[in-house]
Amino acid sequence: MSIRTRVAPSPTGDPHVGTAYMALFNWAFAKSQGGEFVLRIEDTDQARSSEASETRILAALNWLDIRWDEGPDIGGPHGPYRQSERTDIYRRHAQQLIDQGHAFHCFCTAERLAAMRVEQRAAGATAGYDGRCLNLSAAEVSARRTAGEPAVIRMRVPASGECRFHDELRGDIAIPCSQIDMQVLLKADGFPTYHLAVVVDDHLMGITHILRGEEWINSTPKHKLLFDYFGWPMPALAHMPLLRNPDQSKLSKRRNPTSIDYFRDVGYLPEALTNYLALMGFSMPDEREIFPKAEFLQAFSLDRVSLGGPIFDFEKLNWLNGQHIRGLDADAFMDRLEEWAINRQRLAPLTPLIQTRTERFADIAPQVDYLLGDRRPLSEEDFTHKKLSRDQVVEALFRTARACDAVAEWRRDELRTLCKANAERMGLSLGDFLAPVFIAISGRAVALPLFDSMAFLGADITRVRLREALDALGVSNKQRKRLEKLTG
RNA sequence: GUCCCCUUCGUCUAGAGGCCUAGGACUCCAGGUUUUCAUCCUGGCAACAGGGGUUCGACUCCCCUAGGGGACGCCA
Repeated sequence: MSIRTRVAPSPTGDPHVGTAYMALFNWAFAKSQGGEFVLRIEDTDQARSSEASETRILAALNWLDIRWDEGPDIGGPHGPYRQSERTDIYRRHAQQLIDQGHAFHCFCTAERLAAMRVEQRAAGATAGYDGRCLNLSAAEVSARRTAGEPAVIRMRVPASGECRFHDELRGDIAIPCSQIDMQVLLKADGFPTYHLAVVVDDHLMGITHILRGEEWINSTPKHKLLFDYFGWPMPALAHMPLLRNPDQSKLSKRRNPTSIDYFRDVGYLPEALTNYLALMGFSMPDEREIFPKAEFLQAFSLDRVSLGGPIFDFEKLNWLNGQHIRGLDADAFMDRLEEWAINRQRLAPLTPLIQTRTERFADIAPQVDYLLGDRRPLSEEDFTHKKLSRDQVVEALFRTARACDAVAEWRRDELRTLCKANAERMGLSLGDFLAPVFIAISGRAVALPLFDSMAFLGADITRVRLREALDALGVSNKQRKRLEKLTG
């Protein structure tokens, strides 16, 4: 039987470098053995999923030249590949579990469940559904449902014993059933949760091997149970290590740039990024570190995967990127530079901003230096302001950073709205509030319009620059905590 | 708090019981090439978390401890 793997991103934000990481390894594993690699979109979260995000994820993976054999854009024999288009399938399967006594309807409200969790947490136990609706009579269930009471479907879980499964990388893992929650499978809105959808789809799409992040180990028992309930064979599992921040926590946008678009925008080569990602937890048999994707594929093997969570190291990535850039011949170098920024698509959003400020083309480069390149390094003195105190400067920067995390869609007007609200909360005019932000983003007091600049730079670069500004000011932990409290 | 995973230089890693005086790479330092800078070359600093076993022999196998991480949502 042919090997089939998949990557299954959720289109709920920027294309994450962790998605690229898992895609790369799944791709390499399948392709190294003549198998197929599938892209599936897990858009079952109605509130957070967006088409725009899906488009960007596909574009980002294409940019990295990680190609799939089946997916929402190109179809395939096991489609549709977008979970929002498969809801009938999940509903049928959830019903099947009900019919077979492996699942039950639950009418508990979100409020009750939240209160229950608080209580359980306080008592020091593993939080989990307490089973109130576990044994409702069929008559009661149907009466309440016909009365229009919202209900979810939960899976049943053995009360005792343990769940065992095999991990290709870690050996056998056993987790006590007491740790397995009676997971919601079908939400009140009729959409499946991840756990139902992933099991049903992996089976229906013929996935033979699941390479996924370590964060999923603890939910594997749920999946195993579901596979058993359905009478399906469980795919082979390999839980990869998680990419980490320098403080060893799971890589997060709060602390590091994580968007694939960030890496593109600041001028990393896609082949350098995939090369670097391949080095995270994998090593070549001959310990070579600079290699193209094709050779990674050829050499790939699960027993060359290491399990310690690798810290994402920009310095090494920079070195590697330099190696790839210097390896280009002059023509390729110019092509790649052109592809990066000196083209209409990239310059288009800048044009309305710079044209009115230009008398000679020579005026342009100095105006856009901080947009196409790094802005200059900052020091504390850069932030002295005639009206704002140091604390106010810090607070304004901090609030802006927080706003960046909160922004739903990274657009100029949305950013302005958020900043305006924060300025008001501080009792400052928008101009005064923005002064330090201007410096943080552009490194200058006079620059192109701020929100256009932020929009152009993107969330990650903006966040990085705000963080650097806060660092330059030497914000103490105490002050940071106070601000975190202040801004919720 | 409960459960699960992990643990070699600051970082990424090699290492499948003797090849280990623990190797490579990034960073850093020193020197060389370069009119400068960068590249490039040469050299250097730097690690098996701790404690018990098993074994003739443990970085490698087992146990305990410690440390780190993750999960505990009608998010994925």
